[in-house]
Parts: sequence; structure tokens; C-alpha cells
Amino acid sequence: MRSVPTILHLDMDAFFAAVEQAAKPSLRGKPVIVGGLGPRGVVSTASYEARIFGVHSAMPMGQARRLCPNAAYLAPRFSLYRDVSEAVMEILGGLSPLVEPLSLDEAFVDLEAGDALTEGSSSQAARAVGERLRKTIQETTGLSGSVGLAGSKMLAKIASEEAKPDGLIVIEPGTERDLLSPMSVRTLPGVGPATAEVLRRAGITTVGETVEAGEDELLRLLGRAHGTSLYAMANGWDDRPVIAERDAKSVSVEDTFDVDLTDRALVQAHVARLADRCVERLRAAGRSGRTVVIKVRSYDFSTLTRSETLRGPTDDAGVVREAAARLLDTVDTTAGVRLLGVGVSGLADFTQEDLFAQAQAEEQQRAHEHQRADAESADGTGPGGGATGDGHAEEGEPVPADRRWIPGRDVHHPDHGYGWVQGSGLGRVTVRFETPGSPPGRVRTYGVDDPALEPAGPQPLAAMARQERAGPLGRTGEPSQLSDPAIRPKSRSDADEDDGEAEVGGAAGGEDGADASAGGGTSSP
DNA sequence: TCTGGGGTCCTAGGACCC
DNA sequence: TCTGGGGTCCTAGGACCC
Repeated sequence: MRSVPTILHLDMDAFFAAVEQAAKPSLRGKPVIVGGLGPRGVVSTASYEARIFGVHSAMPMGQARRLCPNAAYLAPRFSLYRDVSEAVMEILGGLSPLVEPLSLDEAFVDLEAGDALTEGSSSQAARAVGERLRKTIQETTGLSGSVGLAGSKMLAKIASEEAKPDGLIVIEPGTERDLLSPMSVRTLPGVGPATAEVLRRAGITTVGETVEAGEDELLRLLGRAHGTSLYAMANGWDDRPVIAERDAKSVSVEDTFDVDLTDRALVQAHVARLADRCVERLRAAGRSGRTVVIKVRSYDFSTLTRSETLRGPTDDAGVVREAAARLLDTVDTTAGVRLLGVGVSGLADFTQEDLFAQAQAEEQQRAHEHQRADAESADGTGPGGGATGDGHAEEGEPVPADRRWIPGRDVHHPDHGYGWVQGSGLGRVTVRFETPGSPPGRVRTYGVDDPALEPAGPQPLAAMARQERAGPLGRTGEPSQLSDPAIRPKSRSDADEDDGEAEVGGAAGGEDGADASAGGGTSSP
């Protein structure tokens, strides 16, 4: 615990949804829900307008649609979020060399390790840094983030949570115990539903009661590691350092299917493809791994894993594919498989004699990854798409026209310019023509195979485009990929291997017409 | 329309070794 | 051969986080 609140936690507000609202003028001020659009999708992020209806992260999409039928439902666009995230992380890097990203939208910063506290180390100075940071992020990205400042990571995070949305809270060292005492145990990191239930049965629901219970009691209830850390956290004792970067310890990919898989050959084919995708990611990261894991979730949601440790680390797709196939041989899948996954752990640094060849291979991998990222993340259903899926599909087989139009994706039309897919189905696709810097636009409808309409890459957010025009940002001066004219206009990537279930709720605006909510291949409201 | 996808850490039992 | 103890690795599962 520090005596000055010099640990900063930044949490971007409703990040994915906020990026979409920045990109799509007609959605500003309206409920927006980003997540898997398939029959088994869940909410990634709900805008604050949607949260009023009770929608929140991790909620099944079906439930969200019942609660908030008029929201815009969009598939996530991770490559765009990554670009915005990088801009934010770069700003944080200007405060201190010690930045610990927790996810795309969250990070700790150790202000003591940097020189941002020009006016000396005090609460006031820390608050000023936090306010200036929020302003810079707003100007650079057009988005709001909430900031917590405290003498420890735990309290900085609790502070930013309390500050949401669009706020800043400083927890003055010395006030922690009183502040924490009335809070729910669920506030403490590491206390989820299961732990909370164990504690509740012991009569413990608040942080104060956790302290009163005493360490011995917590150890008895929760075991060694968990009990010890919970007792410390409840007392506000936390001296975990901010750690700039850690190496990943595992890499994995998984797909949930729209319909349970029963055909053994399809299951086997899918595991092989997952193994390939997993190795692609492993190699892109320049790593190799020793333990291969498969994951099988059954029709009834029961989940099992099987693993095999090799004699040495590998980044060979054939080796991983074969290990995964052997593991699958030990699992009965006749009753139906809902999810399949393949992972590699026990990672080692990839050692390579030929560094040039390695660099080249990685470059290709990265380019490929970048192109595939959105297409893959769009579906969440996996390319298999269920028992009738394409386990037999050939590489390069054309994507059916009506599957190219994933709600939320950018498109281009020679007459009307850039817009985004609002919905598709029944042979039609509805597009709203607007861009981040334009006023709200109008909707038009096309046939799904209208040759004039083409998928496009994400358009740069207005604020970020302005920054670029004003000159290179930050110290590196590297132009963002978003504004690189060679990359910005339509890329085919979004259409390549999507599996988007076309469907969008009656998105913002009243003139959507029938198409906006027509489901493509799946049921529609 | 009931449950994503990518991770981390911990526990516990058995094998194996000294 | 009525019988220890500790360390490490592997496997499986589960809680938790964003």
C-alpha cells in the first residue's frame, strides 16, 4: 500500500459499443448491443442506453432481444477495437513506462515509475494526471474512459468501477478500510458466484464481515491460496506490482456450433481445423508449446478436457493435429457436441536458426491473422455451423452472397459511398449510408448479390482521423493502419470466410423497413 | 432462443524419483 | 517388506476475469 494514490486504473466505458457508436452516427444515444448474433450468442458489451433495459455482458442474446428489442445488434469488429485500443495504450505509455494492459479496454499504470507527476507526488497531482488523461483520450479517440487512482491495484480498479461512466475517483490512502467495509464481497477480485455462495452460507456478505470472520475461518472455507488472498484483499492489503508485460502461457481456439454436431467425421474434421488455427496463432506469436489440449462441450453443457504432453515443444500443425485427433479418440461424442476447442500450453520461445525466414513467416501470419480476425470473430458459431455445416467445404469455396453481410460491417457502394450493414435476410441486405464523420445517414436495400455493393474495411473514427491529419501522434509517429489509404478502402477480408448469421434488431431510426429485422436463415423477431 | 471466446490461477490425485 | 516423506511432473476439473 502506497501512501500516495499513484496507481492508476483506466477502464473505457462500454468500449465495443462506444466504438460502434463513434463509427455509426445514427446509433449515438441509442441502445447498441455488440456480441454473437447466432442462436447461441452472448452479449459482449451493451451501451449504457441498452443497460437501462437490463442488458449486460455475458447475457444470452435471446434474453437481450426480449429485454431490448429495438437495440441495434452488431457483430464485434476486433481489428477496429484493437486499433483504438492501441491508440489509448500509447497515451498511457506517455504517462509511465509501466503500463499493464488487462484487456483491450483496461490497463493499470504505475505513475511513480514515470515522470507525469510533475507537480510532485500528491493526491492532487495524481488527480490532475487522471483528469488530463481522460481529456486526451476523449480528444484522441472521441471516447470516454473512467479512471481510478489509489495506493494499490485492487483499490484503483474498485475506484474506476465506482467512477463509471465517464468519471474519476481518487481513494485517499488511509480511508480504504472504511470505504470497503460496507461493500459486497463480490466487489473483491477473485470473488465470483461460487465463492460468494460459500461465504453467504457462512453468514458473510460484506467486506467488513469478511475481515471479522478472520483468516483462519476463511482458510477453512476457501482453502489456502484463496483464503489467504481474500483476507488480505478484504483488509485493503495489496502490494501486487504493476507489471508491464507478461508472456502468454497458453493459446487456444474454440467454436460453438449453431446446432450440436453428431457426425463423428464432422467432429474429427473440425478438430483438425481448430488445431490448424491454433498453430497459426502460436506461430504468429513466435512461440511453440509442449502440451496439447482439446475441449469438448456436450449437448447438456457438460465440459471435459483431455491433454497430452509431448516430449518437446512444437509449432508444427501436423503434430498438433495428430495429438488432438488422438485425444479425441478417447471421447465419446455420439450424444451431440456443442463446442470443440484445441489449445496448446507449456509455451516456450520459438527458437529458430534462420531468423530471416522466421520474420518473414511471422509477417505473413500477421497479415493473414489480421484479415481473418473479424471474419472469425463475427460468427462465434464456428465455420461448421452445425450438423449441416461445411466440414466438407473446400478452402476457397465461394461464400454464399447472403452470408457476406454481417450486421455492423462496413460496405461501399459506387453511388452512395460508405455505409454499414444494418441487416440482411430473405435475399436482401439493408445498408445505412453514413461514416464516422458524417451526419446520420439514410437506409437503402439491395439484393444480397448486387454487384455494386462491396464489403469494406473499417473506417477510421472521426477523432482519430482528425488526429492523423493534424500530424503523427505520440513519439513513434507511426501512421495508423486505419488511415493508410492503401489499406482503408474495401478489403475482401470481411467477406472471406464469415459465417455471419444475418440478423439485426430494428436498429436505430424509424425507416428500417421490413428487411432490417429479417433473419437470414435463422428465426427473426 | 439458456448459456461466447480467450485467457489465468488453483487444487488434487497419481506416477515417479530420491 | 504393516508401510516415510518430500519434490516434481502430468492430468482433469473448476473458479474467475474481461
